[in-house]
Amino acid sequence: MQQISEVFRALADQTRLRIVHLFLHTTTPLCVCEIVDALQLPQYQVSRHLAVLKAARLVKVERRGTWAYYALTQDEPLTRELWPLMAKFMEDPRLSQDAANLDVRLALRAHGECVIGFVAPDELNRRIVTKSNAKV
Amino acid sequence: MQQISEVFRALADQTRLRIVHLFLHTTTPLCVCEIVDALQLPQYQVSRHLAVLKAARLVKVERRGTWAYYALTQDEPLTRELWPLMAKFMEDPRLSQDAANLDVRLALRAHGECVIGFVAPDELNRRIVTKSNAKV
DNA sequence: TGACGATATGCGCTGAATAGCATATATTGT
DNA sequence: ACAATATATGCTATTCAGCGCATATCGTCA
Repeated sequence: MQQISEVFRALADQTRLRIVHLFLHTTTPLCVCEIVDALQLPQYQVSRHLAVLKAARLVKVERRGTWAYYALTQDEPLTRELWPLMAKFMEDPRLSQDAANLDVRLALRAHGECVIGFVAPDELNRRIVTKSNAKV
Repeated sequence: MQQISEVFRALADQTRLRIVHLFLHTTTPLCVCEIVDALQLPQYQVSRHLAVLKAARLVKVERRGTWAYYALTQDEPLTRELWPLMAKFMEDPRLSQDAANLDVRLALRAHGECVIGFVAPDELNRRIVTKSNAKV
């Protein structure tokens, strides 16, 4: 029961649900700064919430240099059934906005890797434009 | 997202998980006093926790006279998938004990209805013996 | 080595949730 | 109508989780 209890307590928070939704939206691991930009939350908050999810074994981390890539735990029986269920029933304008933000941010990756740190919202948009111009 | 969030918050409590487990253990609706006896908790606590589960639309009530019979919500898409998942992953000595207590208590029903109120643990056992003697 | 950037964490504060106790409400039966 | 019983709820104290701020840690690069 300790496991189930821990899992539900970890998911009983709107911010953490938003984080989980980001993972469900993309299949690729996300680094902390990408989540920060997508949710527009302070870095320490995202770190803390990720720590809670990690303690509940809902996510795992892989460090690559300074960056920490988080991803949903897929190899446990419970989570394997839980994620599809959640993906099915999570729907909300706010979550869609988060996902859209994440897509913008992920477009700035190079060779599938995160290469920039935190970016302010307007600065983020400016970079998008610059990048698309560069392509032309 | 409001629905999922509310559901997880309602399930983020060990006592409420124990209550849900009782429902998963038996398919019959349970009245409050039966839950009280099974979990060995004060009546007001059980009432409160049931109210939280009800607010999250996880259980529904049916009153029959003085008794209130609670049952898991089965007719919503989310819960229809959630209960099997939980039944699969809830396992714990404490939960087994709860279920055993409930079985003892349910044996005291008459015609499938709850006919007694709260019973102290030792008194409960005495009644069991009396009842089985009566059968012989 | 030293500066810098990405991430994690110690600490105090505040708000929410729970326990505990008493009591209210409602229904049954006399 | 009154007493008894099952259930719900108002109120307070306390515990706990999340926020905000500052700072620590860790890896990278010059």
